[in-house]
Amino acid sequence: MQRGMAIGEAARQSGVKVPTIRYYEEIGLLPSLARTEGNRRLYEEADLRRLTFIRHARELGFDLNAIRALLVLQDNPDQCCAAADVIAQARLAEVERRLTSLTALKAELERMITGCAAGTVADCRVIEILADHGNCLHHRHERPGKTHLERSSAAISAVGVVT
Amino acid sequence: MQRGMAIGEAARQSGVKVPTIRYYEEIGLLPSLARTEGNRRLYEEADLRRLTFIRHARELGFDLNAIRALLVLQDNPDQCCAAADVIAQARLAEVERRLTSLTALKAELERMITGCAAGTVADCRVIEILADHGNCLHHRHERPGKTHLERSSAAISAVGVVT
DNA sequence: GCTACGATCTCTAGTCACTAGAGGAGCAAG
DNA sequence: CTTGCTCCTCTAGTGACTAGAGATCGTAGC
Repeated sequence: MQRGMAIGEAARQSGVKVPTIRYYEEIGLLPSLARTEGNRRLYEEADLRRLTFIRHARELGFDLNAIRALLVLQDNPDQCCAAADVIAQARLAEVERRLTSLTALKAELERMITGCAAGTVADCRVIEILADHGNCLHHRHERPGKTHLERSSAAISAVGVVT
Repeated sequence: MQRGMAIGEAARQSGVKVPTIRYYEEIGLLPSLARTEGNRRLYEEADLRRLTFIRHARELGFDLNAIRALLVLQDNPDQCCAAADVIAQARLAEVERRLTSLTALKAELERMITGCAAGTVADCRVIEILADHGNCLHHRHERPGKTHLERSSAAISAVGVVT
């Protein structure tokens, strides 16, 4: 009964999968760990807490860079926590933006679907709306001018995909 | 003034970036195109329509596989459009799931942030909530049992990340 | 001690939907 | 002819993992 647990046990207790734990170590989110003589990783309580912290932050949608920053803060408890606040605020803003987009999307999808009379594709509202901008309520894309003379020099923005 | 336009013009008119257009061709979303003598791609109105269709579907969050299916349907207007309906319904369900998750997330983030008194990290609500499951209202993760005797054989689910 | 079996190790490659960049060729204007 | 733009192909990188190969470790049963 030596100190520390194996990676499988750490996975079970933290809820993070084994390959993901190794991945986190590889990219430096976890410190390099003690190993057994047989080269197996050994996890202590502190590592477990760190893993749980990461998992929780991931569930809230923080990306690994943000989490890296949050972990640095956690490691230095005397610092001012404004930085953590900034990160969380940014995340909240992002979530709010997503919510707005998704709400609009939902309306558009519902409009597509309720309009579909289950006939042939030729009459299908779903296909039709996708094909024809004129039918679309979507705010993001005004169709570029039809005349080739018009030199709309606006930067072509990346298609704003909302997953 | 030959028939068809160059890729840059197609990008401008469809709102899809040049490299993305080439990528779509590579993966077979666009048919292989006519070329000029100098090996440049030539785009016709039909290609433009197809590109716009794809862009619009992407904006609604359909993945490229779904779009591939939708394009096949569009190419066969005599078929029954039920398949299109199924795809759109699936997308709507996904959007609704996301909305639910994000709404919960928003509440949790707000709770974190309003609790933060801008002191040191040691007292920081943001860090604290991330570190300690006890403070978390989040539904998804019950902490696995603390005793090592407990053999919770439940599959370790992937961390459900909501972006 | 031997064997079987599971857990673990490293390493590579694949996912999705692009994006970035190198290095070269076509093409029109000055 | 040169300048400058667009276009070509090809490779590699992104984020956050996931999947799989092939080797090794550790332990339980015989």
